[in-house]
Order: sequence, then structure tokens, then C-alpha cells
Amino acid sequence: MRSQPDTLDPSPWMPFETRKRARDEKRVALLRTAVRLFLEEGYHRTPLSKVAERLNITKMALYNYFGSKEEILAELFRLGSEQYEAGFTAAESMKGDGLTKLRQLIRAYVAIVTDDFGMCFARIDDRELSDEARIAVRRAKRCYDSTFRALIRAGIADGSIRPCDPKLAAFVIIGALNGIADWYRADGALSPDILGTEFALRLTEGYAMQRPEQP
Amino acid sequence: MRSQPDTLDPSPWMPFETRKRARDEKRVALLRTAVRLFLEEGYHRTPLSKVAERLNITKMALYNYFGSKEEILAELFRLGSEQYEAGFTAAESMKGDGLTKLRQLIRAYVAIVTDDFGMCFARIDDRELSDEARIAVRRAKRCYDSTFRALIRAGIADGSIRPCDPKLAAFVIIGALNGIADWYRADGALSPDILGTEFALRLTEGYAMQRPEQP
Amino acid sequence: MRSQPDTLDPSPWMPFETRKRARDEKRVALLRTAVRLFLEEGYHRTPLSKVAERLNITKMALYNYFGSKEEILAELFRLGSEQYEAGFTAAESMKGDGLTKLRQLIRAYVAIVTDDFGMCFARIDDRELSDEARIAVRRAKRCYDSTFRALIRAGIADGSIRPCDPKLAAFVIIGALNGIADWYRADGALSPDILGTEFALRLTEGYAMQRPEQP
Amino acid sequence: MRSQPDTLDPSPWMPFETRKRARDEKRVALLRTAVRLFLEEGYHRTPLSKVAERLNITKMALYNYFGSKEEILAELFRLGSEQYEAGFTAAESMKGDGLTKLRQLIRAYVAIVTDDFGMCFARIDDRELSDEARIAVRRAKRCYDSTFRALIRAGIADGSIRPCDPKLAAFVIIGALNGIADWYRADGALSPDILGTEFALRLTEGYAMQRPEQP
DNA sequence: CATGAATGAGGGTTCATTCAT
DNA sequence: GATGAATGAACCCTCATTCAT
Repeated sequence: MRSQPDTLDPSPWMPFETRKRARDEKRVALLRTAVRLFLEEGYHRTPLSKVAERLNITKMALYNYFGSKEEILAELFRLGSEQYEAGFTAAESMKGDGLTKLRQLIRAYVAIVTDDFGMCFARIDDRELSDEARIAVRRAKRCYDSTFRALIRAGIADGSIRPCDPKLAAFVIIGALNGIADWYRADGALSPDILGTEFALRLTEGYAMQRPEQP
Repeated sequence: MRSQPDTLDPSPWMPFETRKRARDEKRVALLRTAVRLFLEEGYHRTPLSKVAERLNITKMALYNYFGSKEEILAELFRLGSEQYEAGFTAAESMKGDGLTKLRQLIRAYVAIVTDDFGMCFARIDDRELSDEARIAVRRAKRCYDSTFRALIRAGIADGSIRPCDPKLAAFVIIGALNGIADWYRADGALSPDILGTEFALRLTEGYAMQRPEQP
Repeated sequence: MRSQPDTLDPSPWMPFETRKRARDEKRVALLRTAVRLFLEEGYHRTPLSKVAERLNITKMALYNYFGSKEEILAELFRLGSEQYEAGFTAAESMKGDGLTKLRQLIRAYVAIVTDDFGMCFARIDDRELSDEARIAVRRAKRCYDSTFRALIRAGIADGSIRPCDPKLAAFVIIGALNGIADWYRADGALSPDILGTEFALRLTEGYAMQRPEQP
Repeated sequence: MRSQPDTLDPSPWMPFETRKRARDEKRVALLRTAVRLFLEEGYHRTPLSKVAERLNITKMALYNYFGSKEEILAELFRLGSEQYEAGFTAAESMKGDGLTKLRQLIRAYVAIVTDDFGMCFARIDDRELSDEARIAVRRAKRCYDSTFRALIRAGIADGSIRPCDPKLAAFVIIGALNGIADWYRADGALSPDILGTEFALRLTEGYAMQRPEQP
């Protein structure tokens, strides 16, 4: 199709780059399609043929990008994990007391869990994964728990959060946040932003030392 | 074999009753085994042969009690539903203001969601069900949501709960409660009772008009 | 149910006879039900449970009367065969020339093939049978063919039937007669008698030396 | 592999065509094998594994060509139906009086019913089919009946056929013709052509206004 | 005789995956 | 890279039949 190399780019490696980029784009498209279908229909009820069909390619073409269905899922979890890492890092590195950081983390979490990859990480059964991948996912999940607990503890320590059981408080918050994935609709009225702000407020007001001013 | 009717035998139907009871017991054992495996391994990764194996019978014996795998799952959802109905009815019929009832409902919900059947209802993907069964489950789930919202609204009306968005508050509470199913272990330190009390307190303190006294 | 032996019959064997008769009646009822279902639904699509259901007994009770499903079918073929034997014997033993006998045979055949057992013999696939039974059935079928051919030959010999290929003529006649089973309905307008008379006439008029008078 | 386009190669689509043709040939081979086995052994007694075995492929390879066993059967009926349509259309469009056409139709019918697909249509139980396919088959069968009756009526009208009940006459003829499928052997002495001629004569001589000259 | 329970054989179908162009 | 074909592993389910009472 590309009969001539782009004349503005003299480099002979460009075609390679271009090709590689095209390949990466296809790979991403594949992952986006897969994650949507896995979320919409469930991992087991989504044959690879349906993924391919939605991409207008053949089932076998998928194997140029991934070695197995499980590998696709593992990659989705990895991408989800990346979302978490980014959001969590940002929230943790914020300035402010424990409560402020916690609220920021909640906002970040809402953004993550309303994103396809983040939602996949939160909702798809990780028992589908190979042992290795599953262990990594479990470790990551525990890590995210720990972050919540750490911020809560920090908040208690700095006086911004009322004394409470950090473990239980974290469970409550994370549970409520994960619950969003059960009913969130991208085409609904509640945007991730609004939800994030709302949940950041509501999920912490019970724990905050000072009640936020009521509207 | 029993050539003469034993006059002390209170009823000739006894054998029938006995056999029927045995059948029911087996049926229940089947359901208990199935729900455990479905929760432990996932519905799709649990062939009926494994269920049978754990019961020390052949796979085909299962078909004496259920017509299909999906029918087993549907029955599990039904039993889960029953748990909900019972707990919800009890909580709603309690005396007290909205907040009190809400707390009771939370305690009931924790008991339900830590029970195998209740947990199945909360966690297993209802898309596995036939259309008919799935519709019933969805309706039930919406009903449970409504109950939460109604109690919250009632609490706001009677002044026991601070003004808030009942829908969002219900999502927070239900999400946190469903989250329990993700980490609850029957052999763990936290009993459903303790969890119920704790969650009833923590999940409502942000909404309560008067803060509960801190320990 | 029968608390006392029939007082009019002093014989102690009568109960046995009675019981035996009851048994035979049940057996016949079973066969009648089976043949109806086999004809209506097809042998393979008729599980024994359906036969039992229509008889208001359990599937297992059937095994008190027959050792296997195939044995039931074999018995149905045997009963069908009896119908044939009777009808054929009567027709053959009639007085008259070949054509007259042939017409009588056709009438008899129509009666047979509109009877459940006769229809079963004609229509149900005899490959379902055990080797032994199937061989017997095949032999019988050949025998019936032979009878037709013999009568045709006799008719040709005695001048009542025009010279023709007896084999082919027999195929035509038998084929047309068996075809009745494909569309005959017991509750339809055409009774076996009428059909018999009509077919006896139409199927032979091409072969008759003298045309039957037209109405 | 072919590094340079062979300029003599008439078309780059040839490989595609070739592959498509190969696929079609395999598909047809599959159908031929299936119809033979279904006729020889019966539909229910022919597992797909046997069809595959005779084709020297695995059972699963069949699913590249058909979605289910029933779909194979439906296709066989469709092919059978095509045979009928072709033969019937040709016979109907012939010049000549009703009797001539009827005789031609009989010849066509014999050709059809001695062909594997036509025989399948005539003999295999259409209750195996899905509702949709079965309804289509039943409609086609009624249509073929009608054609016979119409020709007979036409023959009566134009004086080539003696007055008779067209419905009954059609039943006789069709029954006799379908009966051929019960005993016809492709390796036998009687070719479809001979049979067709013979049956066209014998099945109509009873109805013809003028008797065919006897040999 | 009759019943409920259990079993084993067998077949259709799905689907991920490998093979050969 | 991409494709069609083929394969093998499972799994659900039907149904005749045997077992134990």
C-alpha cells in the first residue's frame, strides 16, 4: 500500500518505525476491543472470534499480537495495573495531610475504576490468569490496599482523620469504590469527575475530624 | 421385607417421608457443594464432574436433582434471594427511626453476604443465567437497592439521617457491603456478627445526624 | 384393590388367571402406547420415559414387561407381522381367480397398514432391531412381496391379469400401499374400508384383463 | 514463496479461486458422505464421527463447513429439494397433453428418488429438522403433490386421462414412486432410466384414455 | 410389581490453538 | 502478517439400563 517511503523522512528506519507504530496501534485496538467485550459479556462468554469480528479481522490474526487468550487478559490486567500505579503515585505524592491525600486517592481510584482497563483489573476474575500473572495481580491488589491503609494511618497520625481501624476503613472505602464498576455507565449522567468528587467527600466524612461544610 | 405391619409404626408413610427427606438432604448437599465450588473456582471453571466428585457420586447422579448446570445456578440464586428477603423483611419491620433500621439492614446484609448462598447472589455473574432467571435476579437486586434508598429517605424525613443523595449513599453502602464478599473468609478472625456491627456503625456515621459516641 | 377373590369363581387359580390377565392387559396397553409414540414422534425421539408418562407409570415399571427398548420394538414388529399373516392368509385362502385374490389382498393390506401395529411394521426403520429380529422382519417382508408376486403370476396364468412383470407390478402396488401410511389419519375422512376398496380397484385396473365398470 | 509474479499466471485471484473451489469440493464431499451414511445407517445411528472417519478427517473439521448436524441434514434436504424443482420444472414445461406430462414427471421423479439427495428428501424423517427447515420441507412436499394432481386434472380436462379422483391417483403414483427408494440399489440391474420408463408406463396405464399398445 | 437412585455409554458442540500456506 | 483449515481437549447432556429397596 505504502508505495513510497515518506519523502520528508529520509531515514530508512522510518518505515520500520511506521510499521512498528501501526503494529502497536493494532495491538492497542485489540486490547481495547477485548477489554470491552470481556467487561460486557464476561471473559468466558467471549470467544476470541468475537473479538476478532469486532475488529474486522480474523481470529487467527490475533495470534500475531498475543500468544493466547490468557495472555491478552494478562496484558489487560497489566494495563489496568498501570492505571492504578499512575493514579496512586500521583495521589501519594500530593502535598497535604492524610485526609487530603486520601481524598485525592479516592478521586484517582474513581477515575481508574471507570476506565476500561482499570475496571477490568477490578472486576474480571483473576483466577482466569496463569499462576504467575495471578500472583502479580494479587500482590498489586494488596499493595493498593496497603496504600489506602497507610494514608488512613497517616491521617490519624497527623490528626486529619479520626481514630479508626485503618484496615476496616480501607475495606469500606475500597468496597464502595469497586462497587462503582457494577453500575457505572460511561454514557450515564454521572461523570467520573463528579463521582470522584462526590465519593471523595462522602466516603471520608465519617472519618474526617472536621465535617465538611454542608451545602 | 417387613412381612407384617409393625403396629407401633406410627405411619406407613414413614418410609416415604424418610426417603423424601433423604432426597432433600442430598439436594441440599448438592447445592452446598456447588455453591462452594462456584465461589471457590468460578462457575465456568467448575465442571459438574467436580461437583459430583466432591460429593462422591457420578456426574450423572446430579441430573436426578437438577435438569442442567444452569438450573443449579438458578436455584443457588433463588436461595440467595431468599436470604435477602428474610433479612430485608426483618430489618424493615423493625421499630425505630430510619437510621436504626438502616443499621439493622446493614447488619442483615453482612450476614447475608457472608453466607454462601447470599455471597453467590452477590458475586456470581448473573449473565450465566437464562433470560428468565436473570431478569428475576436483576429485579430482585433493584428491589434491594430500593430498600436501602427508601430507608435512607425515611431517615432523612424523620431527622435521623442527614440530608444527602439517597441514591449515592445507597451505592456507597451497598458497594462497601458487597466488597466484603471479596475478602471475607469464614475461617477468619472477623465473624459476620462483628463485621455487621462494625459496618453498621462505620457506614452510617457519615450520614448520621448525631455522631455515635466514640469508644 | 381386589380384597376378595371373585366369589362366583371358586377356583383358587382364578386369582392367578386374573392377575395374569391384568398383566397382559398392561402389557398390551404398553405396546399400544409405545407404538403410537414411535409412530408419532419417531423411535429415537421417544424416550421410554415418555411412554411411561403417557401410561401414568414410572419408566422403570416398563422393565417389568420388557427387557429393553429394542425388545418392545421387536414385539411391535411381531404384532405387526401377525396382522400381515392374518390378512394375507385370509386373502390367499379366498376363492376366486388371481385378480380377485389380489384385490382382496390389497384390501387386507390397507387394513393392516392403517392399523398401528401394521403401520409400525411398514414404517419404522427395522435397523433399530437386533440382528436376529431384523432378519426375521426382512424375511417376512420378502415373504409378503412374494405373496403379491405369486398372486399376480397366478392371475396372469388364469387369465384374470394381463401379462406384466410381476415383480415390478408388486413393487408398484406395495409402494402405493405403504405410501398410505405416510398420509393416513385415523380421524380423517377416508376410512380404511373405503381406502381398501378404492385402492383395490385403482391399483389393479391397469393390470386387469377386463376393465372394471366405471361408475 | 513465488517471489516474482508469474506473468503467465492469468490471474492473481487464481489461488483464491482454487482454494474456494477446494473448499466447495470438500463441502460437497462431506454432504455426499453424510447422505450416504444417513441413508445406509439412519440419521440417528450415524454419529458425526463416522462421517468424519469416512472422510479421513476429524469430527471437528466438519464444523468448518456446517454449524451442526441438523444443519447438514437441512442442507441435504435443500439439495434434494433442488433435484425435485429441476425435474418438476422440466416436466411441467414439456409440450404435450396431461398424460404425456404426467409420464414425464414420473420419469423425472424416478431419477430424483434414485439420487442420493432426492432419496434423502423422500426417505429421511423430516422431524429431525428444525421447525423452520421442516416447515419448508413440508411445504415443498405439498407442492409436489399438487403438481401431480394438477397434471392429472389437466389430463382429465384434455381427455388424455380417464376421469378419476386426482388426489387418490396422485397418492397412488407418489406412493409407488417413493417406494422405489425402499428397494432401489444403485448397483442393481435396474437403472433409473429403465425404472423411469417402466413406471411411467405402468403407473399410468390404468388412467390412460387409450391403453398403450401392448408389446 | 413398582420405585427412586445411580450409572455408563455415547454424541454434539464450543473453543482455544496449531498447521500450512 | 494474515488466512483458512484442522485438531484436541473439555464439557454438557440424553437416555437406556442396573441396583437396591
